[in-house]
Amino acid sequence: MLSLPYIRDNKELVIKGLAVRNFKNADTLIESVLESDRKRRAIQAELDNILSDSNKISKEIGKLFKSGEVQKANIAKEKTGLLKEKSKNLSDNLGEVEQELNELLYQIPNIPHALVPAGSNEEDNEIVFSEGDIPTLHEKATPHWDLCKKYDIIDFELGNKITGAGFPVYKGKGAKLQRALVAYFLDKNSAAGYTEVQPPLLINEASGFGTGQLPDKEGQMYHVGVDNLYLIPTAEVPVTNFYRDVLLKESDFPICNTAYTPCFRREAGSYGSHVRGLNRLHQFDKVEIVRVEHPDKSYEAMEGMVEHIKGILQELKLPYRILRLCGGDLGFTSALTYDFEVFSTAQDRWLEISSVSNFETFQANRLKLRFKNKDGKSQLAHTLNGSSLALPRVLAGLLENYQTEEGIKIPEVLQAYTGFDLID
RNA sequence: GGAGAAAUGGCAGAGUGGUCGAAUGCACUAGUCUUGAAAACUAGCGAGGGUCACACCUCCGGGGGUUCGAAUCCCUCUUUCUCCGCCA
Repeated sequence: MLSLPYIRDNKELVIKGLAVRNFKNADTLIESVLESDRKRRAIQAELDNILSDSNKISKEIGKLFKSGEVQKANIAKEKTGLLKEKSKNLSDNLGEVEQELNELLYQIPNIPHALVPAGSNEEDNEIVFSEGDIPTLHEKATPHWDLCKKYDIIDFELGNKITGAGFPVYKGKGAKLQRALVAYFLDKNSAAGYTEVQPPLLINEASGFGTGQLPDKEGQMYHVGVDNLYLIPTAEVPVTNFYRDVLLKESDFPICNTAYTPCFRREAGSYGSHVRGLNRLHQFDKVEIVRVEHPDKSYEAMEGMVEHIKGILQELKLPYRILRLCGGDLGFTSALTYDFEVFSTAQDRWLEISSVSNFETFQANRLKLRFKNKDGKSQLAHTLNGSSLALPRVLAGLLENYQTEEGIKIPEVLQAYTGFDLID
């Protein structure tokens, strides 16, 4: 959520930024926010004065009782009774206005970075980089869902039976390849300075709120009603929430974590080839990188994350490209996002395998994630995250691009992890 | 799951109805001393709101209540610890 002082001081910038997202009625919304804020401060000031008076009289009463002047004390008590009633009304009022203000603030997405192109949907995303050769496949090459069946490495039907659509069962070399990828990604991330962590897979409401899944987006998460907990949609949620209600020192930066977790998404999916096989799942594995940075360093850090992921894809020898998301496709909480896509030859389409975002202070504001700056003042930190990498589509890309008539080859860097070099 | 105890500033730890936003120690920051460092000494040192800046207000796990007045009393939730039970 945007911070109020920022909106107050940068009204025009905020409205302009929202326009890049095609956000409608931005100026009316911002105006109501500012109006609500004015109201809030006026009530607060009035309440503070009444409480101040009341505090003073209470102290008097204490003194009077001590010196035995009971009558005078009782007269003073009557005064505070009146003040009490007033302050009760005012604080109720304040509560209402604060809630109203918050509800308005929740509606405002993050302000896009200057690099974000205007645009309404994915067609307007900018391709900023591409690399790797698209392989020429043999004549009988097929999409991964057929390969999974042929080599019996991923069983979608068994998953249907056990749970439902979108919950595949990995078998034999498929399971081993999956485990190899997780280990390989974690090792790469560790080598790049990320601290490996294993967070809980269920989160409470406060955590969901901290990273912006709540309120409003609870439909995307599985909810365990009896305990009021949510299954994580990404490791970003628990790991970023490590730093909820935290006041850092400048010397704590940079903070770099990496976590492997299963991810759970309800997202009511459509049907058809776009969501077939591994393309979209309710449960999937992902290795995430999460950073907390000084605001002056966060874009440098983001650049580093992008380079890091490029390195992994180069080692895997997968053809990929990088997109800069346009305003219309940018996530609610993000200021700048780069998507990585791998080309799947057998499906003849690009598959999103990573998304690297800088949230600037948008999450930090909700998280109350701050640091003491050089002036000794508390300042909001920047949060960033990215997939490094999401498993199913990387797997899909590997299976499809590495298929030969003899079987599916394993990229060299993975062979030490799998212990085999061919799935046949 | 049952019984009991507890939750206070970055940490440890006093405080059980009236100058308590809170003693003390450690940590931290600045200074003195020193060739430098350490030690010692001196000073500062929680967070949020509000203000040009003060003033002022709020916060002692969360929420609610009693009272003129709550860190302190009551209710409730959460978490932690000890003992018992169960268990990978």
